[in-house]
Amino acid sequence: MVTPLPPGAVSPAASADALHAAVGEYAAAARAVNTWRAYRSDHARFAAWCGAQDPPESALPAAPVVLARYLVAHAGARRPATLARWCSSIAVAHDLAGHPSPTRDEQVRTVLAGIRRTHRTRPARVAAASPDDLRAMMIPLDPKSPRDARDRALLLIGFAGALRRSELVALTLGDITLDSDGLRIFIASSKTDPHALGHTRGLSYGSDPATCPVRAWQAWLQHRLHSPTAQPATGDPARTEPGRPAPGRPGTGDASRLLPAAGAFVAVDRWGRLGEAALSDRSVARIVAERADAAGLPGHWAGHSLRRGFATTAHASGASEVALMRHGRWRSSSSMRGYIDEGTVWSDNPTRRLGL
DNA sequence: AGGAACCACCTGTTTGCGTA
DNA sequence: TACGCAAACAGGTGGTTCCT
Repeated sequence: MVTPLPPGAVSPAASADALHAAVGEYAAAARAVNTWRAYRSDHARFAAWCGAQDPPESALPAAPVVLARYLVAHAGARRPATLARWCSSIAVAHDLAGHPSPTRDEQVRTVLAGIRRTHRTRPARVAAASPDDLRAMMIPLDPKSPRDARDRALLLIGFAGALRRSELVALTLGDITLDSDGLRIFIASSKTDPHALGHTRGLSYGSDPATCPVRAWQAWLQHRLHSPTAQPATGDPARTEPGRPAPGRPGTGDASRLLPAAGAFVAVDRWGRLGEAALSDRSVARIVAERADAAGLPGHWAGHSLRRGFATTAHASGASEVALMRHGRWRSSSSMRGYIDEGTVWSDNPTRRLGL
């Protein structure tokens, strides 16, 4: 009897080549794709700068004085947070190559601290969505349009769940369940939960049907069940005849269309046909920005506006910081306070009690 | 400090429509 | 028939911000 291996595991009896490949795959899996991409691009930039010096300098290993000059050359033009990220990338490159990192040199640290103090910046903030904003965004939406129904559910669930756009698109149909109090949302993994322990959060019914996330989800679910699906984009031998609309597969109410692993929010083309794959996180950002623009809302709207709006609104309405942090899955209060500070300029203002 | 996500801009893909 | 255009989305890349 052979013990079955977990998915992705390599047999102890695998060849040296297979093990070598697996080592590389696991090492790559240690960090997110986005992180590796940033490291690659940062180090390439540094290497190019080193190569352009006269005489050319070594980028790996790099001398602390060279790195200090590199940072000074970009001070002011780049935000201090960006320079710090560049340093992180350079440190990782040195660590992986077995070299001591110049970023830990005292001179480099001092120079970076000086740049931070000289070029202080405040982070750019996106607009925070309020319930009134959401109501304005809902007005033009047509309940009969699958696309509008999807966007309605996406915006309201994103807001009520304080979800990041990456969390929103990672939701599957099985992650969202209905009970007597509202929707239960299972967030399988996220930025602040890298080991994927998962969290369940409850979204209660809204008092206003127009902005109720539960009703919005149910309406979108009906479209998921009954709207036609688009033909697969590639590898389809029965190509559509030119000049005629692609028929799509009719919505039959077949329960297999609603497999628990299917993405909760999928693409909808302009004929209302549903795609198979989940939306990309960038599409969420685009949807938020476009719907806010269509509603004529001022300010800079982005995917994060939903999460930020949740924090501001919930705090202003009297929710405790503990409840806020639990629901929004913040692990440090300082991050969350950054969102709510501007919203509380007048609501909890001690100058009103100064007797002036 | 380090890791992960977000954002903007650009390009590419697929499918159908309108027009010369 | 050819071509440009539009809609809806994904992918690439450089840069910035968030969170622990």
